[in-house]
Amino acid sequence: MPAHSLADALVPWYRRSARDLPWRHENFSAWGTLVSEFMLQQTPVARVIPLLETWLKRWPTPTDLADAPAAEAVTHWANLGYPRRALWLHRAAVQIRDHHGGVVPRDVDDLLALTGIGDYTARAVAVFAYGDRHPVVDTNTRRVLARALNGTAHPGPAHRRDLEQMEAELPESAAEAALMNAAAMELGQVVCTARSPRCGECPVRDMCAWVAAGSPATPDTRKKQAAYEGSDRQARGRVLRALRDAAPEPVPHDAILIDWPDAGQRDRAFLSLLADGLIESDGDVFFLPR
DNA sequence: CAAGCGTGGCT
DNA sequence: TAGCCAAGCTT
Repeated sequence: MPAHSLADALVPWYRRSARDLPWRHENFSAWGTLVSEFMLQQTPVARVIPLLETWLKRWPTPTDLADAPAAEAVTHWANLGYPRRALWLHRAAVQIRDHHGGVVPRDVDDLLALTGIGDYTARAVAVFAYGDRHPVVDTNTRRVLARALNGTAHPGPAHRRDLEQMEAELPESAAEAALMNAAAMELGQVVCTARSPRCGECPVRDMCAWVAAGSPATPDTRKKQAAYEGSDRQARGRVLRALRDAAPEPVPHDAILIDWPDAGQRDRAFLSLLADGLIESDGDVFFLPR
């Protein structure tokens, strides 16, 4: 019998072929889910897995992390990238300790109120950790919906409309809906990829609007990333790495970014990191936030 | 709403 | 090789 909905095709495919990932294990905690979702924001799965293990061993509960200095969170974020996430995760842990009795909230609005949590992460926690029924929409899901339902090669800019479109595809039961959410993300990551989709392996191919239209090249509205070499981001990364490597010892201003060619950019790096709260200073030395 | 924010693997 | 890209969020 042919599948009549996206879920009819995707959920069985997911049950059959989902990868074995730590956060999909039966007894994975809500805190573990929250930490993994922070780490997975713009960082590939393969780089997250080893560090996630380190973090959860060190800080098994939100209160464990909240009780530690923010500097330790930033230090142990290591080279995951976007270190503001480490700071935000620490702040979220403090909020959970102080306002939620040390228990990761289940309510989407409560989750949205935590630092560093937006539409995606809030619903991911509510759905994957607590089994509630909400649409979970990440960049993979947006691409799957764009192709399978809208017939375009790329999704448009992220929009609240995406949540409503995914909501309409969810099965009635919360458990099946959770599988559907995970399945759409999984398909986008391993089959319906951005550059070279493997349509020959796709469980949704026979109902895909984009394939039916002849897989046309449609406009890609995503903004291109600025070059990293010589960028402000690279300068910030160098500063933070120097402080991580020395932590908890402070580092003199003159010992950081010594050979950086652009003095103005060097100043900008320190100032923006201070503004972000990722570094602090005392006289002419810098250190990670206490 | 567009811009800014890290890092490393893959093509 | 050099660019492209990755489970987003905040301002």
